[in-house]
Amino acid sequence: MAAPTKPKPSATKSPASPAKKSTQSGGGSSTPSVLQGSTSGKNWFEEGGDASGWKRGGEKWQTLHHNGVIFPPLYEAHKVPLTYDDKDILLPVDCEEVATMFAAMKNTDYAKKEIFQKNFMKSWRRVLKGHAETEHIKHFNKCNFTKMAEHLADQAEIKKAMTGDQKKAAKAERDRLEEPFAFAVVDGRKEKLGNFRVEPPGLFRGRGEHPKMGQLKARIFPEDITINLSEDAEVPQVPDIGDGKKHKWGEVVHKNTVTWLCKWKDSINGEDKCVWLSANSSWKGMSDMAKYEKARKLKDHIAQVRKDYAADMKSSDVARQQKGVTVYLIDRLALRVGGEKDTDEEADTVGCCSLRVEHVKECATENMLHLNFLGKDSIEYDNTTEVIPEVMELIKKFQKKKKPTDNLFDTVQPTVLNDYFHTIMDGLSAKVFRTYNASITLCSELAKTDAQVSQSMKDKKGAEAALYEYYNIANKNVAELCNHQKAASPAHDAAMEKLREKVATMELELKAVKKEKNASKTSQLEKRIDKAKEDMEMKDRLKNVSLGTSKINYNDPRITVAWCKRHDVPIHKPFPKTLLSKFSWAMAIEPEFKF
DNA sequence: AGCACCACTTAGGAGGCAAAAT
DNA sequence: ATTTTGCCTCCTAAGTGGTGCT
Repeated sequence: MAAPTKPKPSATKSPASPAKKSTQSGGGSSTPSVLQGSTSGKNWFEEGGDASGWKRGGEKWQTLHHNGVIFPPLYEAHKVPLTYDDKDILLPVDCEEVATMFAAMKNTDYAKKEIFQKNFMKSWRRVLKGHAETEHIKHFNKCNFTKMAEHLADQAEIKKAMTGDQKKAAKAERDRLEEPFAFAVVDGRKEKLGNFRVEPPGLFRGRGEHPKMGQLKARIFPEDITINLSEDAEVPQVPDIGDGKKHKWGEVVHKNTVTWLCKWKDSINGEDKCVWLSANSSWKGMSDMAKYEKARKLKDHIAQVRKDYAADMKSSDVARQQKGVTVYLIDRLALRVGGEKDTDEEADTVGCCSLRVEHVKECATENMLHLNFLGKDSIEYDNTTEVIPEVMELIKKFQKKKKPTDNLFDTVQPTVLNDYFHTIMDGLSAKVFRTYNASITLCSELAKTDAQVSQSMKDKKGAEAALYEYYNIANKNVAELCNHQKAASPAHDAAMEKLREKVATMELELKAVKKEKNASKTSQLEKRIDKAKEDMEMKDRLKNVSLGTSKINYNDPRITVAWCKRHDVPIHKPFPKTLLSKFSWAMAIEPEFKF
C-alpha cells in the first residue's frame, strides 16, 4: 500500500534538519498535537488511531518547518510591438507585460467579451498612463495584438520542438531547484506541499459572467507574504526575485491552530491565498476521514431530520415552512446551501437558500418540479424531479406576489439551517448532506451489483472489465446527483459518428453471415454489436459528466476499497496513483464495510 | 443580529504525457 | 510510425461554515 508520505532517500537536507530535536522529544511539549505519538514512523491511521482528534481551531502541530514559497520570474521584454491605430509602437516593459497577457488570451472566449475587454483596458490604462509615449493608447478597438500573439505562438512552437529527452532534462532541473520548497517538516514528519508557487500576475479569468474578468491580478512580492512556522524554525531566506532589490517577508507568525504555511492577499477579491499541504498529507487525510465519519453519523439522525421537515411544512408559520422546504431540497436533491452573493463583485450563481422565483417551475405532470439555475462555477443545474405534494404547494405559495428575481425563500439563510442542524447532531451542517447522499448512493448502487455480479460474472473472461463498468455506472449516478459536469470534448461528436459507422459496418457483416447460416459466427457478431452499442451510449451519456469530483471529494473511499476486495478488482482501477496515496488511510478496511 | 474575517473544502479547465488506435 | 484519445497533474477560482466583534 502506498504510504501517504514516502521519504525520498535522495532528499536534500533542508528543510529536514531543523526538525530533529522535536522528533527526539516526541513533540517536545506537554500539550499534544493531533499527531503526537506518530514519531514511530507509522502513519496516523496505522496506530489504531482515527481522526477524532481533528478539530477546527484545535492544535495542529508542535513544530513546523518549511522553506516558504517560490516566486514567478520577473517579466522579460520581447520587444515585439503593439499595433495601435495601424502604427507599430514599442511599449515600455511594464506596458508590454500587460499587453502580452492579453495577446496570450486573444483567441479565447474570454477576450471576446465586452466586460473582459473593458476591465482589461482599465487595468492596462493605469500602466499606460505612467508613460508619456503610451498615454494616448486609450481605445481597445484601435489595439491590434497580432504581432505579439504571433511571437507567443513562435515561442510555443520552439518549446514544442524540444525532444523528449530535452523536455525531461528541463523538468528534472526544475524539480531539483524546487525540491527544497516541495516539502515541509511537521512534528518531525516530512510532508509534501500541495502548492508552493506564488501565483503569477495575469488577467483574471472568472467563471461564468464574472464582473471582474479581465482585471489585472497583481504581482505578489515577499512583502505581501505571511509565513507561518514554529518559533524554533529558521525563517526561510527571502529569495532573490531578480529585481536587484532587498526584500523582506510581510510577516512571520507562529499559529499552530491552523494548517497553512504561507498566505497572501489576492488583489482581485482581497481574499487569502494559502499554501497548504498536499492531499496525501496527514492533515488532509485526518480531515477527510473525519468528514466521512461525520457523514456516516448522519444516518442515525436522518429520520429525525425528515420528520422535522414534514412537520415544518405542516406548520402555519411561513419561516418554518420555508425552512422545511429548503431542508427537503438539500436532503433529497443534494443542493448546496447557497449563501448570499454580491453580484457587483461576483458571478450571479445560487444555491438552495438563494434560489429565486425564476429558477423553479411547476411542470404539467403532477408533482414534477423543474429547477434551472446556475450553481457553483456557473454550472447549470437543470433537473425535473418528483417532489412530495406539500413541497409543490408551498413553493407555489412562496412564489405568489413576487417578481421572478425575488428570493423564493426570503426567510431562510444558511445560518438558519445550520443552527437547526447543530441541534440535530454535533458538527452537522448543510454540506454534510451532500457527502452523505453521495456516499450512501455509491454504497447502495454497488451493493445492488453485488448479487448480479457474483452470479453472472465470476470466472468469466472479461469479468474484471465488466465489473469495473458497474463501478463506473455507480460513480456516474453519484456525479449526476451532485451535478458534477465537464465540458464535452470538442472531438466528441466526430468520435460518436465514427463509432456509429463502425456499428453500421458490423451490421452489414451480420447480414452476410446470417445468409451463410453460420450460427456461431452470427451470435458472436451480435454480441459484439450489442457491446459496441452499449459502449456508445455510455460514452455519450458521460460526455459532460465529471466522475472525478465525486471520487475525490464525496465518495467515502472505504466503500470503493471494500467493493474492490469483495470482487477482486485491483484497487488501482478506480484509484490511480495519486488517489491511492490520498486515500491510504482507507486501504485496510474490511470487505464487508458499509457506509 | 449582522457582518467581516478567516480557514478550509470543493470545483472545472488547461496542458502535458502516455497509452491506444490506426 | 503517427495520430488520437484519455488520463493525470497543476492551477486557481468558488464555494461552505465557524468565530468573534459591534
